[in-house]
Amino acid sequence: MHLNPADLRRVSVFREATDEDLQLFLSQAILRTVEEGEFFFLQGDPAVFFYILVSGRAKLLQSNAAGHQVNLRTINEWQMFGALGAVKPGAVYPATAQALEPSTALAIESAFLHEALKTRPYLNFGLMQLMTGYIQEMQERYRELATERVERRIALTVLRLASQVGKRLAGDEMMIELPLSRQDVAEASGTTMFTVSRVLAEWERRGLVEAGRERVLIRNPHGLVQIAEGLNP
Amino acid sequence: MHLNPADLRRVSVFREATDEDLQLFLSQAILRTVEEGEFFFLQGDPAVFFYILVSGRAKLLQSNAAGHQVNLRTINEWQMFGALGAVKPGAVYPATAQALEPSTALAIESAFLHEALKTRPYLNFGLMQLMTGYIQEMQERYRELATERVERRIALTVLRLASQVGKRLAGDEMMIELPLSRQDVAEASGTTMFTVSRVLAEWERRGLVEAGRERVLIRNPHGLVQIAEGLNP
DNA sequence: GTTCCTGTTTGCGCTGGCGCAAAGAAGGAA
DNA sequence: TTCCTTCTTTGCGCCAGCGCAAACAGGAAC
Repeated sequence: MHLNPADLRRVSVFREATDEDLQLFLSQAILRTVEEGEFFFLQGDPAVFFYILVSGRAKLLQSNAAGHQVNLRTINEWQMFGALGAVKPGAVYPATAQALEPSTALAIESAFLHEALKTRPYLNFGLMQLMTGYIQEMQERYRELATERVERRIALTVLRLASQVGKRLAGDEMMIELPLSRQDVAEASGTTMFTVSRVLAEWERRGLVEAGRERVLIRNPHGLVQIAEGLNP
Repeated sequence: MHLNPADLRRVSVFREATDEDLQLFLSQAILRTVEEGEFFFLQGDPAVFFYILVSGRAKLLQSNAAGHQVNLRTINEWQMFGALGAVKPGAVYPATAQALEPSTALAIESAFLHEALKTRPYLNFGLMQLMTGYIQEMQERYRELATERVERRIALTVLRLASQVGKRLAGDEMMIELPLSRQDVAEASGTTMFTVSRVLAEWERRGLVEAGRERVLIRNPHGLVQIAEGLNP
């Protein structure tokens, strides 16, 4: 794989970086490729590296002692992940990063980023903006989980996932494709595979989505938004 | 109220600040006092100020369209809150801050912090450490809400609240007092007042806690930890 | 084509926890 | 002291959603 510094500018944190800085980070990077289902890192591992996804898709998940797991976030190309370790030296990853498809990522030592932060205000702001975004998303999702019913939560989740990892279908701009299994959606919305399956089946009957194997196709985003907003109970 | 710069050093973000910086921030601060139940700011307001609680207690909460609300975090003396707005100029508060008791806070313009961040790496690190802490706590709580049963969630919540706002009882170091109503605990653990009341009554029968009006006294923290860890089903 | 694997659907029964309503208790005010 | 407000408890009924089990189906490999 050929990477040039300008590619790095697609990473939100590096948007305002100088060419020299990009070159510097790239020179520190190792390319890691993992197969579908494999892990970039596990919850609890020392956070030695942070990553930038170059190709493929991955998810960040957390699991409890009983093995029950929840999806925290889906990672797309040119997104940074595992960067919390750069803030506190000696930290461990608070979540697991697993590839949803064969994926490649740049791995750079957290300590390197930590040093760089000391002299580059733009990096600080970029990273903080990322963090505030996560905080707000997690707060919202927490509230949804605590206060909304499943159907609405699933609608909110599918819409969120669509905006994060959805691909608009060539030919029809309104249709969005999601490469996610029922289980994935269940873990992202805090419910079970069975319930997701039933809800999607009902939506399919109403013509809102098309539900395939490890795939959800949104036919009518507006209808989903109505459910998400509780206008269509 | 008399405040001197050294007091500000009790704020985690200012731990490594110079005396001049503390003086500078203090000179920018306005003192705001609010009564119990009143608000420092509301969800959706422009985030013009960030706050440092000087005395009293407050909570950060979010509510949905139907008015159903969840507690995101409890704020203690010398904690900073409402600071997300300093990162993105023009942002709004993503949550509401409400006083649990008569409280006083320093209010400083977000824009001032924003400027200060550009030239003071220690502030950046401090703020980022705070943020990573929130992210991790929210991720944990989200997972708990998605995967754990109520009793366990309530135990985890009570323990978390104890570590954040609990007061050790003079005389018996093991006993911790929480000045929170059933409703508060319900909103912090994602359940209803009724369920919290029933669970606390059962714990009281077992001698784990003493439940009073707007008050929970933990008699046996270790027993609660067992429930929280699922060892005592 | 056939086989196998893995993900999905659906019927069914069950129960955890919600939420109303009404009574009870703890403070504060007067 | 009594009254009033606010918080808490508890009985009761109910149902959303869970979770098992078994059948079903899409896709890859051969």
